[in-house]
Amino acid sequence: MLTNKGKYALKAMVHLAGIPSGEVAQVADIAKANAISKKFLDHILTELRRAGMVYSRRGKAGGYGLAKPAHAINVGDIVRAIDGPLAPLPCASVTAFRPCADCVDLRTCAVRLAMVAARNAIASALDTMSLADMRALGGHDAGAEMYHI
Amino acid sequence: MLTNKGKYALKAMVHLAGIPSGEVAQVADIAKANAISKKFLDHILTELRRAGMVYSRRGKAGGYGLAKPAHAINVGDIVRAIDGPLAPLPCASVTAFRPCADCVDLRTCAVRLAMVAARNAIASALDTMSLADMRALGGHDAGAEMYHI
DNA sequence: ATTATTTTTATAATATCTATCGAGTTCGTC
DNA sequence: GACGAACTCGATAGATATTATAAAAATAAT
Repeated sequence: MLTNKGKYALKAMVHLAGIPSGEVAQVADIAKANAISKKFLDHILTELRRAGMVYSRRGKAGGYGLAKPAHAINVGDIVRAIDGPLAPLPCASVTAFRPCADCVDLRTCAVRLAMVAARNAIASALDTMSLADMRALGGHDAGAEMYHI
Repeated sequence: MLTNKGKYALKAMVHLAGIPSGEVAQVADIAKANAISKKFLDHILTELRRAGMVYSRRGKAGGYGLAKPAHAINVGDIVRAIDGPLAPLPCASVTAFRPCADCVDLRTCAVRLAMVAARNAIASALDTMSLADMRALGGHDAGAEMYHI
């Protein structure tokens, strides 16, 4: 289950994908446009910056912008940065594997193998979707995305 | 993310799938075999019974058994019974849809549409997997499952 | 240089959920 | 009726999520 934090992070990233490259958007504007508590969004954007997904400019005309082009950022990594691994169980994670204390044999644990299947399904959905793809789902036509072959 | 409760429920169901049809297993035995707190498992099995996934017998030779054959129970429904909908967001759920308070337009919300894609990926993995399938993943060969065509 | 604006950082309060435990009750079998 | 097991209800500590408060640092405009 995605937390509100993760949901807000995705909404903020979609918002940032909608502004011209090189410019920045201010937290207050992003918060108002998406009905998010500004203070909470402060926290979230700080984490996204530490994860290298956005950059910030301080001062009067400051704000946040995408660290990379929207088509070079994939949705799975945004979720991982804020809400942790995609896998339903740590023992089924590829990027953050951790065995269960109550597991006798990793290789024969039926529950784990089922969750590995679930993790692979989620990852194949979210790791093949770029931020630009996600934004396009909503029907927003950015100029850049029109040139896909 | 699956909770421990959900994980234990799956383990208990796999355990019950391993006993002969018509017989029952006692909570204490299931708990010991899977390193689960008995009291916690009491609670979980009560919920599984209320969801119609297992039946119980009281008294001296009491215990729990599967309410239906293992191949007629699918993993997705077990998870739903204990941990709620599979979708990462309520607004992306098919079985328990609920709109977000902060959503302006459901049809154009990019985050929601991305999560619908994720939900469909999870559902297609877990709703096509039966309890018997999951148990077979662990390498347990039950007689009944050998007759699949 | 000063000021206003904005990010940044740290702290903390609140609420909610998770996991577990305890004690007593009900039911079915011997 | 006595026993053993499931059943119910309540309580609680711990973790997580969410929001709020306040001070500090950096930058652009004046």
